[in-house]
Amino acid sequence: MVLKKRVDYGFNGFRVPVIPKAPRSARRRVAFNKAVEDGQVCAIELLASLAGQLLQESESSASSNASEGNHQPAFSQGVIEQDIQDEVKPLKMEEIHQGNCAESTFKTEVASQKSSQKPLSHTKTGHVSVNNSSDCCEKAEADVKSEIFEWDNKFGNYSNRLVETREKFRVSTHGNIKNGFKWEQEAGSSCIRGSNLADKCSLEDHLEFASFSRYGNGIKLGFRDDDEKFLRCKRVCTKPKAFRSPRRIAHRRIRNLMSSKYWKTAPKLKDCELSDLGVPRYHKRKTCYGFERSQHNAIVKKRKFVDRVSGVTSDGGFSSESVSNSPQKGMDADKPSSSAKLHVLKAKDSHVKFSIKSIRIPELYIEVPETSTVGSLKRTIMEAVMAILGGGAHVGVLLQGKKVRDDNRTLVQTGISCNENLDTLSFMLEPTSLRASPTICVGDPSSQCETSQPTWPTETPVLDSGVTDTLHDSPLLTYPGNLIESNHEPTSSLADTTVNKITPDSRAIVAVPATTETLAVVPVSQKTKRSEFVQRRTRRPFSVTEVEALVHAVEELGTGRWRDVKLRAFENADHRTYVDLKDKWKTLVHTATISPQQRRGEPVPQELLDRVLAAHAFWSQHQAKQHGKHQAGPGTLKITEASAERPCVC
DNA sequence: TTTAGGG
DNA sequence: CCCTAAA
Repeated sequence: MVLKKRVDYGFNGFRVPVIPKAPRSARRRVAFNKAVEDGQVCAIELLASLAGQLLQESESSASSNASEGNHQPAFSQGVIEQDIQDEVKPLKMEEIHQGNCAESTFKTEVASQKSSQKPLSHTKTGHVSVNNSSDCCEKAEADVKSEIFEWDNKFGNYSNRLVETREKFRVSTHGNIKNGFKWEQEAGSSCIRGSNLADKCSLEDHLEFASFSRYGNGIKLGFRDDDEKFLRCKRVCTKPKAFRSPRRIAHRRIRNLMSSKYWKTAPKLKDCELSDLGVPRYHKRKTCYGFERSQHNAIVKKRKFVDRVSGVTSDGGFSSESVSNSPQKGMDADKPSSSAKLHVLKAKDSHVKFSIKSIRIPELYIEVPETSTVGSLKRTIMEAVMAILGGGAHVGVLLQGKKVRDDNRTLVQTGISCNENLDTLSFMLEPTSLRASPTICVGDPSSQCETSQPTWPTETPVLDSGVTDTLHDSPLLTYPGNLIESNHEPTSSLADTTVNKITPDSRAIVAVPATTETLAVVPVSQKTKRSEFVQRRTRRPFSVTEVEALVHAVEELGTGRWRDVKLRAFENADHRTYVDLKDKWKTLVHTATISPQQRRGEPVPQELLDRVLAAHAFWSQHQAKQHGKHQAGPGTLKITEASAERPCVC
């Protein structure tokens, strides 16, 4: 019996499931009403619910205001509309990317230099209202705060209940916000929305860009908080539980999809060998290959690096070019002063800074025996993660849903310095080998049980073909749409689910299920090429001391007993396997043979090299003799030879 | 699992 | 260091 569990390993913590599927308006109302009824209202929930209503009201009022030439409202309107648009997207994104193998959320912070004016935040907060209650835990507190401000200014007097909740929430989040994020205003920054807007933003804006996907434009994802926040938020949010099931369901679907065997898509794979993805073999070795303790540190560092790329703040890295090409062009043009400002900023510092809050590790597919301990499960997961971070993955960049493939283009050329593009920019981790190996692999439960090997579930080739591109994310269609707790039997097919939830412009997604089925998938034997994800062990040159020990051991034991040599001289050196020792001896012999000028690395004392040659000659001869005599036992031979001909100096 | 060798 | 055929 095997316990299988797919693990979404995100450094940012857990992924919070997503939401209801009812029409937006309906969702809003339901969430709101229910919340009130239950008396268990999450602040966000209230805000969210109310937001919908407010937005609707604002929409109509704003439009009338606009016609009247009311400036302030006009601006507001813009914001609102933006919010409304965004409102829907997160959902789509979640639908699509829940489970994406590579997804990151990053944030670009932009601050205005002017803080004296009306603190109208244009933080994109629309998705709050969409996500309803379910998403509150996922919601960035920073965002929440911004939102609160917005409500303060625009609708603060709308509801007592709201105010009440708001206050509560503020208390519970404010401190954290400061600690966890850059909240203070930063000088030298410009508003990302365009210069004229810059004049109006006061608070630092936390523009949250969620990554996005190749499927959508400017789609924003919910903020992925780290564990700590998740928990903290959880206290505020009273009902996080109910939202776990969708995820599970999705997982299950995925699993079903993948579990049949190892698959590969026939069309592209004829000449490719299957790689058993992400199955580090080293961990099977007694000597702990791959990530030995010492290496752990390095890996952990990587993790930290990935996990918290800090210091973000886009302080106006917009080139005039990007500005002129932007939708805000008109606005900018009308405001010479603003343009000048941008220009100055650019001249001063045309950097684009990113704050990558977290990069999610691609989904892992882990399988361990039911009897495994939690500890071993943890280790297994850790191994997998490390294997990925240790070199098995590279970072992909997506802009407006498209993969940016040309590594040589500049950010400006690519459009990454362009503010409006930033919200469609995302980073993702993907297996390095995919580029070379267009193989789709899916873990086979039966074949992996005994090894506890973590794998990347289904990876797809990064190809130009639309089909494969689509496929790339197919395993990630962990659409957690249904809130209904499912027992264990998925009621609908993945395809159905997908199709139902996908929006028209997400064509690629819709194709997924079909593609998956259409492609001639053929089971592939597990026994094939090793995964290219397996990290090569870090090089560890032998020290003179080690060489000494090795030479000494070989002098005594000979060149055919590497295991014994290992035991005798490197017992505690886990990172030195007998194969390593054998290899080292080989190179030592070679080194001793060549001229000193040709040698590289840390010089080995000539004395040692001499001994190497002597021992090598001796044991070679010994071997020959043994071979010649053929009948003499090794033990006997060894003793006699040792006393007489051994080159050992001691 | 080890050895022995090629890559 | 890796990969593997052989033992």
